[in-house]
Amino acid sequence: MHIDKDLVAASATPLVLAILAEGESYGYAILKRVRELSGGELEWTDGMIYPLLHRLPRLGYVTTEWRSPPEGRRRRYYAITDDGRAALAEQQRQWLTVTRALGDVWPGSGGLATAFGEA
Amino acid sequence: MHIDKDLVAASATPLVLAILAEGESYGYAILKRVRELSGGELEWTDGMIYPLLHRLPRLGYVTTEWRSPPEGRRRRYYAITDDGRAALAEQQRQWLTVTRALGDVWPGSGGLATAFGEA
DNA sequence: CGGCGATACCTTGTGCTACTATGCATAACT
DNA sequence: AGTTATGCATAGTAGCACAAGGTATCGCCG
Repeated sequence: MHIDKDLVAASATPLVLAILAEGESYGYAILKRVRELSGGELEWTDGMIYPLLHRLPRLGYVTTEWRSPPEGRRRRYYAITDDGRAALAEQQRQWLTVTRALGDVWPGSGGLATAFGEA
Repeated sequence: MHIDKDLVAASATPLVLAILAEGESYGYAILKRVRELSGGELEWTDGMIYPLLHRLPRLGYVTTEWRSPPEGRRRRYYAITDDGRAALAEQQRQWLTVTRALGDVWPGSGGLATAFGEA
């Protein structure tokens, strides 16, 4: 199965910000974390994630720097900022709003919105 | 406040299909129903909904016909098909998948996915 | 040492599509 | 008679996703 394009687009930024909120990370690792979180159903390619990662510093949501560890390849690490955390919280609220609206009309789902943040 | 473009795009089709699953309807009424459901936070314009409504019959998700009631303007009514209900169920599953992935990393949300369909 | 798969990052070109703006038309209210 | 609400539709552009291709290092296996 594969997830609808629009749904992938809508979840991309919040997912990455949420992963970075767990701790700083880098492109390749984020990619694998996303696969792991979705049980393999969200399959981004690296070509898809880098443009997103380049946008985040411009928006002020993350800081970034190269790291050259004693062993292994050099990596570009990203760390979330306060603005990034605020943006994450805002996106969280928007998802709640939309999810609540969907839950109200969804057939056979007794108000899924309760699960989001107000349980 | 206004909802992020990508999130609006991702929710548009499932929302309309869910509304039509409640009973047949037409463009203008669907527009108002969406505003009502979201408490005014999702503000589609009519220019945004009609291209979507035109796509649905092509996908086989709805049937459509003009109605000219004894009083009032003529309207184009849409009714969901079995294929449409199947598509709605599929989208529901995709939302659950993505919501579960988000819930797993979401800060301060103890697994929002439980709310969706598996409570 | 030779080769290959995994790790790691980046860019470009194009094809699709969403949204703004605009237009048309009728009904209802004042 | 004028204005607002109802109701449907499209065109043009501006923006973006995505596949494909490019660079480079590391570790393993024979």
